[in-house]
Amino acid sequence: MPKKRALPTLAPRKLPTQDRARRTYHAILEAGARILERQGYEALTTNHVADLAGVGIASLYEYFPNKHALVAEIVRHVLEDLLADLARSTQLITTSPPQEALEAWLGSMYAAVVKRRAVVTVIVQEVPFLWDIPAVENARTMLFALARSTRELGASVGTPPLSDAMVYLLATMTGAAVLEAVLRPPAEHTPEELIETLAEIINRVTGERAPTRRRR
Amino acid sequence: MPKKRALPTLAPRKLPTQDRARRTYHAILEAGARILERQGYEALTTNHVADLAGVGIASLYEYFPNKHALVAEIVRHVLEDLLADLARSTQLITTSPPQEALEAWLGSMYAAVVKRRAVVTVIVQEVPFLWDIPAVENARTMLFALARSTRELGASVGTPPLSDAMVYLLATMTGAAVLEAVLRPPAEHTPEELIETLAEIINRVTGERAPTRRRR
DNA sequence: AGTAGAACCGAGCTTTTGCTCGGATTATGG
DNA sequence: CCATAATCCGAGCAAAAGCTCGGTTCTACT
Repeated sequence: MPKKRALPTLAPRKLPTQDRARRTYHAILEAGARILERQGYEALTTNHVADLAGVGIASLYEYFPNKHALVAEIVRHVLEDLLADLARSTQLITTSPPQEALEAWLGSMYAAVVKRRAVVTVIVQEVPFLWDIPAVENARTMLFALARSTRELGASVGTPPLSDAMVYLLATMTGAAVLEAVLRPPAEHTPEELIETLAEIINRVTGERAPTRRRR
Repeated sequence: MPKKRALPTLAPRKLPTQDRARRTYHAILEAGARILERQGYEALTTNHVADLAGVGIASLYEYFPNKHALVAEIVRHVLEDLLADLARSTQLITTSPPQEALEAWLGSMYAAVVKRRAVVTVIVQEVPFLWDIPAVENARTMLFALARSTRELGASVGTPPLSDAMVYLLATMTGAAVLEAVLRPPAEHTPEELIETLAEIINRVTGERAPTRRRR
């Protein structure tokens, strides 16, 4: 009888309260992230992390009950960083024509991911329990909410409303496209070209259009 | 000095020539696939695979020089199966209106992936060296070629031609959407609804449209 | 029937892994 | 300044990993 797939606790055992401890804690996460991006998930052993962080292995287990919890926390931090970047540059976008605003936003999303290319690559492609990390689920929900909110924004501009399914698909597809463009950049297209084209695609889907042949 | 990320050989050591050997070979691959889909990549140990296949561990190493090669071969087979399915159902699609043909094609792509949902999930999300497997690169290229070929087909129908970047993006986005819909099906939408909407999206991008406000 | 080579095998080696133990060291606050 | 709690530590254990060794068994072919 093969044992089922069960996950250990993903939450940290405790958070550091003293200053020295906070530095240790961060050193561990930092070291972990570095190993992830430089050598991949398989090379991320707890001993290795502790070594690189310059702390004893037991100190690592002071804070993290197991390896999975450590990884989950690293992922959470990277994601937090990423979203913060995104939120920051979103605020800066003030150009009025929606077409240009969209392109600018896509550009900053692209930039945000590029900045962490190495870690993101490993996280997305190698962490086995990625989608069991609460922070990931949360980010997903947030992004969908954002997408849905832009729908009403579009409606106020006068473009026809989009079905919920369409918003869902558009959001996932856009996310996937940006990720793909960063992780496996096609040799024959520059990032700028891709961003611009992506904006054009979204525009064609959401914008006003000629009456199509009635379907069905 | 941390050792760099280097991959061992991914090709099988040798192929079976006798009948008995062919059965062994297949039993190994079969067992590997089952473990993958039922317990995930981390549970796929060479000993475990040999056990489940009912062969000695040394027999496994007769054919595969190392664990990675075994995994690569499993992936190759799954992919082959999938593409075969897809090609088969592609041929069957004969309905003339491009809109319905598109929807039918997306449907069969969806079905093909669903049929192997469990393995595909693990392969896509957990195999660390997935994109170093030649067969994967090949499949990618093939699909892009297919997408590019439909462009000319579209042109013959009279719709405006698509830029190369647009075809690339459309292809990746479509693939990602289908994969996403299968791996993490949203509770609020049925597969049929998603397929239909996806077809509609592609249609809006590729179809004829009203003159938009000039960009830039 | 006999032999060469293909196929099979499992005990067990080497290495590495995640993690604990028992205790030393450092900070806090009364 | 002292006691209590927080923090740090590394040797090393138990388990499991990938893979080899030396050999037996089976198949094909003359």
